[in-house]
Amino acid sequence: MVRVSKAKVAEHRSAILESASRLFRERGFNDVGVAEIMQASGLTHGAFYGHFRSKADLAGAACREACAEGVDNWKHSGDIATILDRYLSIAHRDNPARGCALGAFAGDIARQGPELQHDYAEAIERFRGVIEQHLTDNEPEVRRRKATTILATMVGALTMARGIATADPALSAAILDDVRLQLRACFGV
Amino acid sequence: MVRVSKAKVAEHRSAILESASRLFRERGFNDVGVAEIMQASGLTHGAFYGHFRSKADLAGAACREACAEGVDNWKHSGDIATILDRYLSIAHRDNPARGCALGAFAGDIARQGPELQHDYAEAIERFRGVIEQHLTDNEPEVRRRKATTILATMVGALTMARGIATADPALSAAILDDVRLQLRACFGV
DNA sequence: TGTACATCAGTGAACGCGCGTTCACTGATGTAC
DNA sequence: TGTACATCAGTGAACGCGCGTTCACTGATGTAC
Repeated sequence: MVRVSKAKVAEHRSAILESASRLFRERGFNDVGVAEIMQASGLTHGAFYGHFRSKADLAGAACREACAEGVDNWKHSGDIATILDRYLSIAHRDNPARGCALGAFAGDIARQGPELQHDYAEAIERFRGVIEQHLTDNEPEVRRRKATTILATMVGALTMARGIATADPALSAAILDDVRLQLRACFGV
Repeated sequence: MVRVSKAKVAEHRSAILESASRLFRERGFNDVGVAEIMQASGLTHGAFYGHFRSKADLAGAACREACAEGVDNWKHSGDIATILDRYLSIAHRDNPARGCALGAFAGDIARQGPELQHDYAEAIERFRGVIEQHLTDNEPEVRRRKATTILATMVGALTMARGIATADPALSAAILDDVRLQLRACFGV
């Protein structure tokens, strides 16, 4: 196959972004190669550099997309209790490819460039904003502090639960359960 | 140089383990090479396979050591307020090489083998036990639940703060501060 | 509208580099007598 | 205790593989007339 219509080019770019967003969340930036992403997108790896300048360039775009998509996703999730139940579920733990980018990239982001970190920081603030809207405290500072803590707790619990899911499934599930119950108790939801 | 006394051999092995423990915590398992670890230990990379069977073997040993050393470290840290202050400090954020292995490896551990995950799970339980000892609730289940949540929150906050330390130092510091204050408020310490 | 031609997205082979791993060699250590 | 020899930790070069990146080539797309 050779030259392709402009519509197809745009489709291909989207497909690459989506594959990358999934695979990067699932296995991290380091453990996924350009060839694998291109194969998952139905193309050969040579075509990659017609769409992105480098793998790092793609990582930035994929991270940005995953972060943006993620927050929209949780914004329409109902109240805090529902967010907690979904975020701290076995299903979310076992499906990082479709899950929250803040959780999926938490460990990787420190080793990436400033642009990626900046996108990640923006995603933190937006997700915190989503949580904050459900809090009823009068002081905005208190709402921010509580929302930050809820987010940090969810990310920490999800990351730890994922880390030991294979080796110690009982402890992994117990972490999700304990944290969900305790957050509800702490914040009255 | 060639053959070396048995005492020196043991010293070299310790040096490799310590370098690996530091470098892996600082930059993850993937981004640190055997050659760099050996150089940091004052040896050439060819000597590596006299001490460990493979890089994965070293990763296991280094992770185990870092986890064990870490928990001992926090055990003698005083009350929970002191643990929180130390764990959620700028100094700890900026020095992962000497910091908590649970935080440093949080993002990497899910992609490692079952043995590593098992060691990590044990470290979680031991660190949770340290926190639990400072809680005064009567019900053991409540103490466990609270301790798990405190640990997850510390790990999540530290991981996120590290992730954006370069790109958004203000938000990074605010996360540590907010979470420290909120945890104190929630658990009365 | 139809035709001729330039453009350029994708192909697949190849390049180059880094890194984990191996190996022939060296000569001090540790041992056997 | 002293001597001769086998062992073996470390050296540094080399291997092999994977992966990011490049490139000559192809032929359908899009354009100019």
